Amino acid sequence: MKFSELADYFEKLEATTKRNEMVALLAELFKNLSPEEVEKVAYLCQERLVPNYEKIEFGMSEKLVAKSLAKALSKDEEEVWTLYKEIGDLGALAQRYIGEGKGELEILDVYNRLMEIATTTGKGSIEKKTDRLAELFSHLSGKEAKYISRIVLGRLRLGIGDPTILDAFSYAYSGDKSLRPVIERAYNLCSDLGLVGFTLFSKGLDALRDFKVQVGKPIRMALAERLPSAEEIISKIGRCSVEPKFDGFRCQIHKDGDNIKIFSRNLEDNTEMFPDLVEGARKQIGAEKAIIEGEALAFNEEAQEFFPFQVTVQRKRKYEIETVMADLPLKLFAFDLLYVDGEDYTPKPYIERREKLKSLILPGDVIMVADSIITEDPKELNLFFENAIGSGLEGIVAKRVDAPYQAGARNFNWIKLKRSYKGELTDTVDLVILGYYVGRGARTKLGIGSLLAGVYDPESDTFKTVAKIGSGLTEEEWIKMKGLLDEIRVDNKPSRVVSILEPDIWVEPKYVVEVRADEITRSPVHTAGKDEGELGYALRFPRVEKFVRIDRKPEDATTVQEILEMYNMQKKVEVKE
DNA sequence: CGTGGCTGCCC
DNA sequence: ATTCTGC
DNA sequence: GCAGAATGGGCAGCCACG
Repeated sequence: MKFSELADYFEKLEATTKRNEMVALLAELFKNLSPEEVEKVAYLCQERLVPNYEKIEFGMSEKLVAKSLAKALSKDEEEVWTLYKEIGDLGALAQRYIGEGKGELEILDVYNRLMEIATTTGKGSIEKKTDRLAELFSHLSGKEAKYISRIVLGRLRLGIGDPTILDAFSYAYSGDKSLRPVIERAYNLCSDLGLVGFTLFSKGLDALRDFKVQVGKPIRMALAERLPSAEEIISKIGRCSVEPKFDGFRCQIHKDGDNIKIFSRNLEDNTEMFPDLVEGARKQIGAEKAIIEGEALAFNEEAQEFFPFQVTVQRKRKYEIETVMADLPLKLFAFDLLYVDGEDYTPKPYIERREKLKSLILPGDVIMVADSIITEDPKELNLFFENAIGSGLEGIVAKRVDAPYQAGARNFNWIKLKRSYKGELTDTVDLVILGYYVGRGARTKLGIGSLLAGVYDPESDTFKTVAKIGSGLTEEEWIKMKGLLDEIRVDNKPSRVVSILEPDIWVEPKYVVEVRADEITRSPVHTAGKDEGELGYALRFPRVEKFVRIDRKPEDATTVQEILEMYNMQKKVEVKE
């Protein structure tokens, strides 16, 4: 199939918000493709060229796609950037300025060219990549260029994600969605949407039924939903297992004899980064073959406590692994078992997986299984939660005792309850709006995408940045907000504002919003509490809680001093036996 | 060889 | 990560 | 309730450039 025809399908998909229509359109598309084309189109729909767990990335985002468009259109980069800020979508920009074009390239030709761009590395590669993308644009119509731009940017914005494509595979194969469970299961086990599509349309449904858990191949991870209280958790799922939630990174560990692999939440192969976990898995997983999941955190031997996420995350690296490992050894809190010695454990009830996991993990100092309780009493759950946050943990995860491991799903089989969800327990802060950024995509029509906000520093009578905030307001509120801010818009940074970041629009410090956050972190970019050459402070996961506090003047906002106090109040994680 | 811009991936 | 929105 | 698309802080890696 020609890429132009695919672009026509994309255009139709973009025009509807109805899921059923999308599924029907996609199914029609898949029926018109060869199995190989289905495979490639599946990846393109994921804004990729290979499955998630393969390390081939475009390595180009808005700056470089803008640069390519500048080359293709013989315009200045600044001009393209200015247009982008107005339009909010480089794809739409491409479509507007690139002409009709012949539309003669095959999907597979385009795919191959994208692959060439993605695999260009080394000295001079930025120039080469942008040249090659510009060259590709020269063979495309505006419409095709729109979708190519968006694929490279990772913002296809068609309203189709993996689940929609899985439905569409079913619909194309059988005329309804009845095969989704079989197809989805195959996807969950192999994590390769292209392979699933290729297999279905070349070998048939039975070939997908034959897919099995393979040690060494990542399984799509189950995720947790959220609820704000113990009571709601119990009334939702009743009797449940409750365990602490640690603030590290998710690891899926595959053991096949001495061969260990470690996958991240997004199924990246991170094995090389964690020699200590690999060693721990060899020693402490008491089975020849097994797949376990857990949360890895760096441990402070000296203080006998866990490091905060900001420190733990430094272990995610390619170089100087041994050096950093010496200071930041990892511990793994194992919490689930997916496979052991020939048996797929994912369909088994949680309670059974956990019991087996406990017996599987041998004593040692790297891998452990955290204490958990089973309860149907909200008070007891709450006590466990209070205890957890008292020890400086993020919160708890409650799990349905009888639920299977639902790979790839985010549902109420697992429910997280975090410190920050409980209004009374975490402080919110009152921040002064200092400016705003124009949005991208769906936010463009609102004319505003996020806020730059700060705290007050009475010592110098200045406002210092502490967060950008892009969630918490409804579309209606965003529009209202923009209206308010445009009235106090100024051309340059007000003299009382201290900021490294440059919003698209500066405003007079006037409006105060109530902002919730999970934590305060040290920040290289925010100026609150920042001394010369030192780090400032910032909010982790900031979101607007209350639209505008008309009762507050900017000088009544939270102060730098208060932020510092809140930072110092944050408890360190104590060691647990 | 150091720095800064940009990107991808953790949360 | 959190949050909002259309179905 | 699901699925998707907006948005956040901040780390390391890669590349360009002085």
